Amino acid sequence: MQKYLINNLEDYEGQEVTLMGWASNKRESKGLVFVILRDGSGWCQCVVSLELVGEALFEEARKVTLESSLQITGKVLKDERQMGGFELQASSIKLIGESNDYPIAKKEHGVDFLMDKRHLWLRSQRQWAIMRIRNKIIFAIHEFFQKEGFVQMDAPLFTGNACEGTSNLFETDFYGDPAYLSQSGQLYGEAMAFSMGKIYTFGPTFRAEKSKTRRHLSEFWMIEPEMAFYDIFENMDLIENFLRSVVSSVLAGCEKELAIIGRDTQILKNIVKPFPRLTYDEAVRIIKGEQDVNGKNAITSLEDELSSVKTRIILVQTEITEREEKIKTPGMKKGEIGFNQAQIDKLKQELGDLEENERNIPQWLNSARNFTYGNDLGGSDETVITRLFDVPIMVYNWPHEVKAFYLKRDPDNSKFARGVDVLAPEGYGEIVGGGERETDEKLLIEKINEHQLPMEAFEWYLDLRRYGTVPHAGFGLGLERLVTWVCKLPHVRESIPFPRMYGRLLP
RNA sequence: UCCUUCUUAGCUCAGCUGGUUAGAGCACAUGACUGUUAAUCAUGGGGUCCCUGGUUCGAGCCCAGGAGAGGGAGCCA
Repeated sequence: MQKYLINNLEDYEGQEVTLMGWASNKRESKGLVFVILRDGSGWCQCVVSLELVGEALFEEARKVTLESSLQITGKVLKDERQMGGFELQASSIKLIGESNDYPIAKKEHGVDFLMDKRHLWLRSQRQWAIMRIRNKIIFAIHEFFQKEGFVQMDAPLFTGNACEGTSNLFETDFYGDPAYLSQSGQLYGEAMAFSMGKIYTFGPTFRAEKSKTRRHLSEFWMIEPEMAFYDIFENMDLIENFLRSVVSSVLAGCEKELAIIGRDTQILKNIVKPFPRLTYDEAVRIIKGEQDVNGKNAITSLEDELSSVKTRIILVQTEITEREEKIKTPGMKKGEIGFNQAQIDKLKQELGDLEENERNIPQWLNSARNFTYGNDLGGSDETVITRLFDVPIMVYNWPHEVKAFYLKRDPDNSKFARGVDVLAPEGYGEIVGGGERETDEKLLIEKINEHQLPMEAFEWYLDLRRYGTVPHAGFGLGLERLVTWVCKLPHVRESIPFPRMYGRLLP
């Protein structure tokens, strides 16, 4: 049997085709049933007319419920009003699988409920679009590295040693010995780069951070390229080309998906502009408001934001009260009441978010004003600084104390390590962390002791310095954080099919 | 681990200073309507007000403890 897909209906205009999928919506009036069929490739309205199909099939169509699966045969007609530009005039309809009381209604839901129904939520249009963009990003990542001559080589997921400290690790039992789920393939990447020259790993990573924020997952996918004979500056060039290439692929190949989620693509298009490179010292001055960027000051723009949030809160509250009064007026049509109630729901949602901001911004302001030189940037500091830019920025040369033991000490100033973080614009913050690796065995041993890591677990790693060490560098990209920024999602949990996070193991 | 907001019908939410039998919209069921776009209209069924204890003549509302969720800090991709 020939398989037809909704996304290429245009090839069959005027012809009879059979579509198979699920009913994502149904409306009926006398003699007509409208079924919105989705088949994974797209959405298409199918019109079942009593006149054309007869009594029996029409009854079948009337029995269609949300998300029941169907096979519909009919003629493809052009119809400008429809989403894909086409609709199907049904000649026959067959129910494949019933669906009773589908829990996800045609209206807004809360997060907790949707997360509990994640297996069904994935069917909705917005989630469909996000997952398609995720897929495109993954494909573009492979495409970029393969074209650049990298070889994909994966690191193990069971590890005996912690690469960046022992906390935040998931412990498991490995034939009676404790083993940890990998939180980075970094060290193995270095070994593989010394075999292959340029490699990248692509796999899951596990971090037992008890974080409940919009940017944390316990299980996420990381891409970690590692290159022999690269210094930090060549590394930054690569990161920039890489992100530019991936985002450009999404812009070129996911126009429809970006439109569905309502992503304003202007900022994504800025990806062609050079990424500003700031040293840690510059970044700190900007965060503390001592240095302006593009005519904007971190502190004052945050203060402005706070006052506009406060103004908006008052406006929203007034509108809610007005609409609530309006609903109470007697004789109002049911439809108008419904409309107003929907508006009130939306406004309340916005009010909740605004109040959240009203609570958080003063804390962020406080932490920016009192930032202590020498500390790592916190989540709020990243937000504060990235709001001033419309392209990703790179912050490099960090105080060596706050960075991982394997980062190379800056030869020009031993206070600094040659690490680099890439922060996504629009307040998204860190999406990439990387740097040039330490090649000096003595300095590494010093650092391992300083961090109180078990030396014997790193003997193999030190071998890489003993047998033909070379300058090398690499970075790690959090796939979900990139997806979240590209789609401008409010939370990482929508960027992965089944998120695993603190307090969430099902479904 | 800490700070903060929240938990009322299947879902999203009202519920005034503590006062009769807890409400609306959506969803669902039945009916009306020949082009609907979250269709509309009419009718109907649907409740352990998160749990435990307390105050009170009386608790969805007040108090204490607990559970769960959202957001944030720390940590991080």
